[in-house]
Amino acid sequence: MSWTNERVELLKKLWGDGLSASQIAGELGGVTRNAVIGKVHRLGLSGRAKSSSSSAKPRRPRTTASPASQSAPKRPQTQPQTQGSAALKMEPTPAPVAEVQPVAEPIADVVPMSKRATILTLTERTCKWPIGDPATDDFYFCGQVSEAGVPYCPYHCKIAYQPVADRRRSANNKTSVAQAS
DNA sequence: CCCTGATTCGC
DNA sequence: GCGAATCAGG
Repeated sequence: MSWTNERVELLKKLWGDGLSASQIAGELGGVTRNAVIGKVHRLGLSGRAKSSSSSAKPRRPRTTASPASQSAPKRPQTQPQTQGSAALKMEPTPAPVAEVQPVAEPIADVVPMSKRATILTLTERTCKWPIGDPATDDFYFCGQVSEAGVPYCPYHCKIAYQPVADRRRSANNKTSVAQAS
């Protein structure tokens, strides 16, 4: 996957927000944390050297011939992107639904244009459910703000949504985010 | 061990 | 420019 403007912007924002490289990688999907860090440096916004104790590290010669048996756990992108038809027409700010049913649907058409969010307008409390393909310009976030102050919205149930913090732990085993029962 | 970011360097 | 491999450190 390439670094599109959208992805770079998201990278900048998340990095600026203090998220870790692995978390950002998880958000972006399709990239490893190394890729994220590498990009961050190339963009010149690293500036995060905490214990920069000795910045001089004797790099050891790297011969491409390292891994004879190396499995590259590439993490394919796993952003939930449901689409379909649907029947979900709730008001913009509905009362909190106690038990949200796993909806599996129509996200794309559901979010009103005026409520959509870009990476630049997301906050801690907005629903960050990604909609569309991050690799294209047809991409935005749900952006709904719940009454409870949690990043869930009526459109994307909390069962399916996992906060970033929880998500990164399972980055490896990579179960689909939307698969919780 | 887990994680973090930093760096190098083959591609 | 990209990112795996690697390092140094918490």
